[in-house]
Amino acid sequence: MDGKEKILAAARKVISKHGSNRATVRAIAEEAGLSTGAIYHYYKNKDDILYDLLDDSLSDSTRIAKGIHQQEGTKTKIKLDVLQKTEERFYKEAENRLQYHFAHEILLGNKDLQGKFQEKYKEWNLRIEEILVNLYGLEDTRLNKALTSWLLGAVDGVILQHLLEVNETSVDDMMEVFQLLLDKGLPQFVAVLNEEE
Amino acid sequence: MDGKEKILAAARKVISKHGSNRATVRAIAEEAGLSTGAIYHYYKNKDDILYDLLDDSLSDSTRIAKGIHQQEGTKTKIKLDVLQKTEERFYKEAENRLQYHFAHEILLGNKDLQGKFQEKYKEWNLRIEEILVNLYGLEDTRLNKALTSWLLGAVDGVILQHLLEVNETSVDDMMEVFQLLLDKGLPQFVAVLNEEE
Amino acid sequence: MDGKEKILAAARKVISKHGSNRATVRAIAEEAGLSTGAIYHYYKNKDDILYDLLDDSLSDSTRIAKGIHQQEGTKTKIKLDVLQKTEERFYKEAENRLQYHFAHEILLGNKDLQGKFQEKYKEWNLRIEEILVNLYGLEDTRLNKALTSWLLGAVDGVILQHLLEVNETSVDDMMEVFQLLLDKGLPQFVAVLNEEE
Amino acid sequence: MDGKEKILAAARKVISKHGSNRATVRAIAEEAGLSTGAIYHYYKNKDDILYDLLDDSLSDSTRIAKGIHQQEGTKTKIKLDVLQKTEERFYKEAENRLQYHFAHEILLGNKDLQGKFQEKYKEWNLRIEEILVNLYGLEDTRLNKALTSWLLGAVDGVILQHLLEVNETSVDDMMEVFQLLLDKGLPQFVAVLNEEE
DNA sequence: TATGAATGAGGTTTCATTCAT
DNA sequence: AATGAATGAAACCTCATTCAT
Repeated sequence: MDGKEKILAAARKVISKHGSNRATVRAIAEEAGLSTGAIYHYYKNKDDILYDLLDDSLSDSTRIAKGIHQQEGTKTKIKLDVLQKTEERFYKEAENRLQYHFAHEILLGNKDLQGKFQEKYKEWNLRIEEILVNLYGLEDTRLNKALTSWLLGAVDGVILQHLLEVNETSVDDMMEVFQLLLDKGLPQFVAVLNEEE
Repeated sequence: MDGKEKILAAARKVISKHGSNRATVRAIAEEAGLSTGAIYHYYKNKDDILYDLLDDSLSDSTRIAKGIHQQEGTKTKIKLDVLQKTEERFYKEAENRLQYHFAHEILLGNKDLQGKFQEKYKEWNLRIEEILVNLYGLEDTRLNKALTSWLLGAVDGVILQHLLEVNETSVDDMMEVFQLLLDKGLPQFVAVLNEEE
Repeated sequence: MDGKEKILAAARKVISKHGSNRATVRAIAEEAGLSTGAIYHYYKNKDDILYDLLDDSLSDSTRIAKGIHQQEGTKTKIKLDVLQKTEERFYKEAENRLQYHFAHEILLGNKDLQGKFQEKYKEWNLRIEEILVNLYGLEDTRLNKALTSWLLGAVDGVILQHLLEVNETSVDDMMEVFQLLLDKGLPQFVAVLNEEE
Repeated sequence: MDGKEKILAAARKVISKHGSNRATVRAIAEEAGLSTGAIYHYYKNKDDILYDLLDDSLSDSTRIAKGIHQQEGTKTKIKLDVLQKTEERFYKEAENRLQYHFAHEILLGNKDLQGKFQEKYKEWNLRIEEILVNLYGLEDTRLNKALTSWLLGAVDGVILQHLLEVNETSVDDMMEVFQLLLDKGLPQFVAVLNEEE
């Protein structure tokens, strides 16, 4: 593991352990077994570390999204895959924390990050749309993007509830409703949308 | 406008303009036309200002939630009300930013705040459940709380997308899908849930 | 009780309760049931309050010292009186704290206070000398002032030990040794001093 | 001289020049030729600097106390040693100021410091007792600790008088009386105590 | 007399970043 | 490559004092 990787791993660990506010350069350096000065041999500044971290995290998500699509299976298999990947997200605390750390950064005015997020959201929406087309025959309606945004938002919102520990419902119950949505809710709702046009 | 109100207004303004990290005591004081010392005449410390802000914001939300329920109208009227309140949330930037600021604080380990959020989420879930019962005849199923959590999460997640400016879909389109959900999606999905038991 | 008295009483209470560091003008004002502004009608500044307080405290001590001397009694009676007044000092926590508060102020460079303390120490040394003359026939030796300073210092030092709670010995034991000093130690030691000349 | 030592030396200097209240981090940093931030490279916070200073000062005192005892000399030599160390204490202004600074801190409620002082006082009392046993044949009486506390208190009290500059008597005169006490006062007074039992 | 809002200097602390070694 | 001492700006907070009312 070379310098940059070591630093990224350390940053990930520090953020998921102590939150992004405690992710000082010094803390990252210590976790990486380096001096603070050494950090600056690999990265121009702290933000660059976080950018790299985000890139990793985002390309991870994209890989998953792509993974779902590339599965050439029956509809049942795809649905199972979606279910599984979604459930896994509940348990990826480090990644989730990281994601919300970056969201926070954007809220503070970081335009670079915002650009990256915009791209990624566009891509995720696209993936979800493809899945909806494959699974439920969603047509090319005016409201496609709104639907995928709601679905994406729902997962994000619910993940946040779990991170914050403000949702008393078990992950199992949450997933059961999600499965019902995939099995019985969405087929009908996609039909509604298709008719609208 | 007395001291505390002036400070709260200034804090709200600073947060919605520059984000919560730039909401320093100095910045708030300047915005309020006060010296930093004067702030401490009214508030013991910075956190107390933000807590007050949160309380305002949360009790606002609760007031809205209660407002919807207490409307003794036809189902159509209740639905209209829900739609309107939801749409309004998209435009309350200061409040929304504040909410995510506090979410961030909780992720950093603030247990007090977590307690407040837990309470509020419980209450909101209850309100949503009541509405679902009234509008769609939702019965007392095992998965009620999971459903309301998903709905609450969806709105939160979508609001975050708009704050982050990562959602290219217009608020109008988002609301149109939401209306379809209320009109045609939820009636059917609630029926699915009722049958499950 | 007029303004100044009320303020002095409040200051005394605050200092003995929370120590001199917490004796802020605001705290004193609150304890006195006044606003901070009102304090400045009675006193030019905070130091003046403390000066007055010191004057009170010092004249108290002096009154005691004088009281001992003015007692026209047998030597036994005077000794009993000295013993009693000394023992009482152990229990006057507020006054003792106050005294050490002012000592601290002097160490910080307050020259006015120093002048007052110098005067008082001179006076106390004089009183002690008178008592030694009366009780033990101390003559006018070159070392009289050194002896009285040691005696005065011993009491001050031991009082401080008790304030700090670093002296495990009971007040009773301390007083028993003090009594032995008065009864058997000093008569002989004064004789030693008288012979030295 | 490394960082910590430089800082401790600076702190000692600032305290003896301007008193403990003016011993701000800024002042210490300036005296040490450092920026304020640099201080925190070596010490977690200001208190830790002062604790280190106290430890130094206390272990110094203890070393002296032990030094006296370990001298295997004639009684005359031990007495000379005690006299010399005591006289030296009069001139260690920085250490003395420091001691009273910490006493003040204890009066403000610092329990940690109190614990350290309690330990040290216990130890010093023990040393003094040993010396009294060696020099004057003090037996194991009930009042031993009271006697040592008085002696310790006397020195502390007299040192304070000199710090406060309220004692007009010269150090020479004070020491002369102290010598008489060691030579003629204590032998007789210890005999009194031994008989008491 | 009395209030209490307001000031402003100065306190401790944090931390990204630089730089001599 | 690497160290870690050092910087300096900026954060929160305290408090004696002033002043319009």
